[in-house]
Amino acid sequence: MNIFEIFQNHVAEAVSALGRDGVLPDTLDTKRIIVEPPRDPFHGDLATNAAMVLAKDAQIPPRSFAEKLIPRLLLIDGVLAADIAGPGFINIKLDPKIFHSVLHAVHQQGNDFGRSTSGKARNVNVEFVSANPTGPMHVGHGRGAVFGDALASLLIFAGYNVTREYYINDAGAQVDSLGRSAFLRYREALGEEIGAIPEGLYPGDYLVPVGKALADHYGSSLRDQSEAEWLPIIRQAAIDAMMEMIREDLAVLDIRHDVFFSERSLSQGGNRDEIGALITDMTARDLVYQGRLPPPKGAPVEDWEDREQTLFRASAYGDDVDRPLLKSDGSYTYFAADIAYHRSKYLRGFATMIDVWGADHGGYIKRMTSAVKAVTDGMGELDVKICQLVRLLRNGEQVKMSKRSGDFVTLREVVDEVGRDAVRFMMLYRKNDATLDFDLAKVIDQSKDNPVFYVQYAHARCASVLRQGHAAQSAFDLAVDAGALSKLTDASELAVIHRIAQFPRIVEAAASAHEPHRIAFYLHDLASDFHSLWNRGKDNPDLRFVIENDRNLTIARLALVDAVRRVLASGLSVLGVSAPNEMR
RNA sequence: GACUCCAUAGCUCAGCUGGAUAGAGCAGCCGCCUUCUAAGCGGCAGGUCGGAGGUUCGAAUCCUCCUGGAGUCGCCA
Repeated sequence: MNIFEIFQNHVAEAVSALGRDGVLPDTLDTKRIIVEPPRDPFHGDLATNAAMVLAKDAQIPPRSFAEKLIPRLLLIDGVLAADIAGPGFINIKLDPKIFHSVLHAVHQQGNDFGRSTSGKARNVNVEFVSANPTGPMHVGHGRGAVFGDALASLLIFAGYNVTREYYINDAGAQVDSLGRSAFLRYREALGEEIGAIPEGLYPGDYLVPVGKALADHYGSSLRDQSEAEWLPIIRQAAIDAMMEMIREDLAVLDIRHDVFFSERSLSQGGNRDEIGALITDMTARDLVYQGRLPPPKGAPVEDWEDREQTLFRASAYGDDVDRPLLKSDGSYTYFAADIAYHRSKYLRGFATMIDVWGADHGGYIKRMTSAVKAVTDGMGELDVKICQLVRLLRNGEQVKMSKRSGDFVTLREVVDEVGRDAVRFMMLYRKNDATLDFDLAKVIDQSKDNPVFYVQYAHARCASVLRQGHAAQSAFDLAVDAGALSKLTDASELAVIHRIAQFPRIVEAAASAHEPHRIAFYLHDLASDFHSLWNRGKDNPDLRFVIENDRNLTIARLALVDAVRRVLASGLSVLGVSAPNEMR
C-alpha cells in the first residue's frame, strides 16, 4: 500500500473530472502530477505540484488552478483539508485513519509490505563481480559484489524478474599467466626448487594447493610436455580452482549468481564462433568498417603503429572514437568479445542490462553502451554502475596491504574480522559512485556512530518490546483493525507511521534509480525515529508501549512497534543484512 | 590533450530524478538517561550547495564555461 501513489491517482482523477466538467481543459497530462511528502510536516501530510506543472497548459496561473482543484480534492475520502502554499503547492491534510490503515496494511502484508509490482515482471540482467579468475577477491571486489547483489534483491522486491550473472574472463592473456603460475606450483609440488615467482606471474600462495592437486592427479606426466600441450590443461584446472575459491568468497557474503558465463565459450567453447558471427552481422549492417585511428592521446604508447584495422562505428552511437574489434594477429579484442556477450544477454531476453564495474573501468562505459545500442537496434538498454574505490582503515589509519595472498587485502580477511552484516551494510551506506572509507574498528563498534549497529539494535529493541508486551498482556492478535489503531494519536507515533508509509515509494524510487543505498539511509532514519519514540517513554510514562491498565492502547502501540520491526526486517533483508532479535 | 566521476556545515555524507526556510551523523556547547535491553534521547550553534553565466513560475539538482581533486585512455583484461 503506497499512499502516495494512491493519492497521486486521486489527484489525477480530480483533474480529469474537472476536465470533463469543462472547468479545466480536458487535454492536461496528468502523468506529470507528483504527490510526495512535504519537506516540513507542518505543511501537511501530502503535497502535490499538480497546479504548478499543469498551469501553463491550462493557461491560468498556478494559484487559480489550485483554487479550482481544491474543492474537488476535498471530496476525496480521507482528505481533511487542502491549502494553497507558496507559488501554487497544494498541501493536503489527511485523516489519521489513512495512516492507521497503513499500519493495518503492514500487518496484513507482513514482510511483503513495500513489495512493489512497478517492475512489471520485466527481465533484468544484473552482471556483477566478474572478477578475473586469477586469485581471491579483494575488498574492492567486495563492494561491487554487495552492491550488485543488493541491487538485484531490490529489483526483485520492486517486481522485476532478475538474473544475477557473472562473466568469467577466462580467455585472455591473464589466464595464460595464471596457467603458467600454476605450472610452477605444479613443478614445486613435484619437488622442484622453483625460486622466486617471475615478474608477470601470480605469486600468491593460493596457487600452491592447485599445483599440489595437479601433481596428485597427473603425477609428473605434464612436466616434460611442451607448453602448448600442458597450458590448456593446467589453465583450465587453475581457472576452475580460482572460480571455486571466488564462489566460496561470495558465499561468505551470502551471494550466489544464477549464471556464470564464460568468455571462452563465446569463441572456443562450442561449435559456433559467437564473436565471428557478431562481426559478420555487424559488417552486414554497416556497423563495422576498415579504417585507421589517430594515435592514442595522453601517455605515449611505445609500440603504436598506424595501420588499417577493423573498427566498430562507436562514435556514431555516442562514443568518442571508433573502436577496434580485431588485434593485429587477427584474434578478437576483449571489446569484441564483450559486445558478443552483451548481445547474448539481449538474445536471452534481457532488454534491460545492468553492469556493475570497478572504478578503473569508467572509461569503458561509453563504448559499451554505444555497442549495446548498435547491436540491439536501440531496443536494449545498458546501465553501467561504477563502484568507486574502498579505502580500508583501522581507527582512521590506512590498512597496509597484506602479503599473504599476493599484494592486497582479501575480502575473506575482512569478513572474518568484522562479519558479513557489517561489510554488507557499510558497502551500501554510500552512493556507489562515491569513494568509501571502511573502518574495521568502527563497523563493529556498538554505538550509534555505527549505522549497522544502530539499525540492527532498533530491530532488536522492537523484538524486545514485543516480548515484554506478550509477557505483560495475555495473548493477543496484533492484526487489529484500523479502528482499534485509532488509539495512536500522539505526534511522535504518527511521525513513525508517516515514515513507514514512505517505505513503498522509497523502494520504487531506489529500484528505478538502481540505487540500493537509499534503502540503507531510509532504514537509518526509521531506526532513529523509533529510538526517539522509545525514549519518549522515559520522560512521559504515558507514552510507553506497554500500559498496564489499558489493553487496547497497548495492543495498538505494539502493533506500531511490530510494523517498525517488519519494515526494518524487510529492508534489511533487501540489503542482505540480518535482523537480530537481540544484540547480546 | 580528451573523457568519466566527485566538489553541500569544522569532519563524513544524504538530498526522494526541477519544488517551499538545503538535511542527518560525528566533533563543539547545554540539558536528560537507577527505563520496555545500557550501548542512548532532546536542544543550541554551524551553509554564498567550488565559481560565473544560462534554461523557467522555481535550480544543490538540467545546460555551457572556469577552478580544484580522483580515475581512465591502448590491439591490456
